[in-house]
Amino acid sequence: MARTQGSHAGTTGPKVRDAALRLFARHGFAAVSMRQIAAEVGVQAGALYLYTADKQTLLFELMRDHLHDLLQDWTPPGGGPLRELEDFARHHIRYHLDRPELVFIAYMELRNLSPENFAVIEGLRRDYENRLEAVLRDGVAEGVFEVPDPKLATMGLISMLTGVTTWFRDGGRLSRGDVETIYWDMVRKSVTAG
Amino acid sequence: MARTQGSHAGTTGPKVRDAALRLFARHGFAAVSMRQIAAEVGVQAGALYLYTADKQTLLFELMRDHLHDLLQDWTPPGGGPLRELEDFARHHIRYHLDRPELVFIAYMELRNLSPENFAVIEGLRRDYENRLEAVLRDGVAEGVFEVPDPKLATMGLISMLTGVTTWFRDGGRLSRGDVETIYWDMVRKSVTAG
DNA sequence: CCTTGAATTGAACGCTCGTTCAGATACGCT
DNA sequence: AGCGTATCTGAACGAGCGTTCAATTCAAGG
Repeated sequence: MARTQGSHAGTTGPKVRDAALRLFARHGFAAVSMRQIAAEVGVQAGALYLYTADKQTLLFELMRDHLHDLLQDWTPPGGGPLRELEDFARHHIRYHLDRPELVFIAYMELRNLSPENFAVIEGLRRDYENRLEAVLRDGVAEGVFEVPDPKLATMGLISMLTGVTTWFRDGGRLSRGDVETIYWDMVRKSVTAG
Repeated sequence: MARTQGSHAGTTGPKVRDAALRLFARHGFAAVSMRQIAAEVGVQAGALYLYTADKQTLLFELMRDHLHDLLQDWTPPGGGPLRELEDFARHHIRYHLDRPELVFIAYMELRNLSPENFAVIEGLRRDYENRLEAVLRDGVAEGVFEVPDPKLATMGLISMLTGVTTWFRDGGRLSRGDVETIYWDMVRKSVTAG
């Protein structure tokens, strides 16, 4: 039997996954060949098919497992909407800064998914958005937040927070903690009365 | 002489540009062949080279002209930082909602640019960011804004505002004007005292 | 109708692509 | 040592890639 490398939650072996992750993030799914991935693993192209069904599945499993992990990373901690929103914002930033390559792929390669795979990924993403939206709605109901449209605010906040991956670099002017705190401050002000 | 189609600011004819724009936005630069672009124009592949130097140039000119237009679309209108920030936010949203395909390409295809072309595009993008940053710095200097790090705030706001293209659809629950106003409200609150 | 030059075709070049598979190799066990 | 199985190679398949260019078609002016 092949496929003995095991994997996170799919059928693709971890060595192949990691190589694909690096290359897809750097050059893009469509620009990376199976032969390049094989070379990165240190194997001939044919051997990849012992560890993954095909190229499309490789991409899908990277994205699916990423979103699965993201959803597992955060559940509402209680303590009121304000505290939950801060927790969400800080977790989101941490999680995304820890996995810039996966984040990049999950945003950029959506259109390279087959329709069925796309539907799955889109659903997972919506689940995540809905969690933030629920926090915002709770806050509005409790009078803590002043948000005319929670769905729009959700999209705006997630865009803002996720954008951190496009410019943040370790060792720069600001630490991760600085960034977390400053972003949280902007988030808080943007959804409370002003 | 060929290349008689003329063009916006480059050497590529408009029919070819528009076809490439549509296809690159839908399927991605690397996944679209010159033959597909030619078919969209209604011509054989060889004829494309009368209207563009090569595929890389096609992508570069789309992005360069897009950013050039974006920079021309807005200059500080005066009237104080708050008024300027509102003007910026509204222009940014309008401009991006009017050109979702170009915006998409300009964000997604950066890594498919040659190093020299990438440097040009990155410079134009930084010029745009610097304009917003200048407004924020002015506002801090005048005591209108409360922003601990104008550069970070710039990146956060642009991410948030640009993200509108990922979910907004005409004919949906909110009009463009609604979206503009709600986003502006979030932007304003996030950079003023709270 | 004929000429002239621009516009376009269609074939070709050398190359890479994802995927398959028969055969070779390496490894664990007795 | 020898067997059985897991792992991997290397060649092959048909297809598509960006780009070039000789040859052809087209449009307009005389």
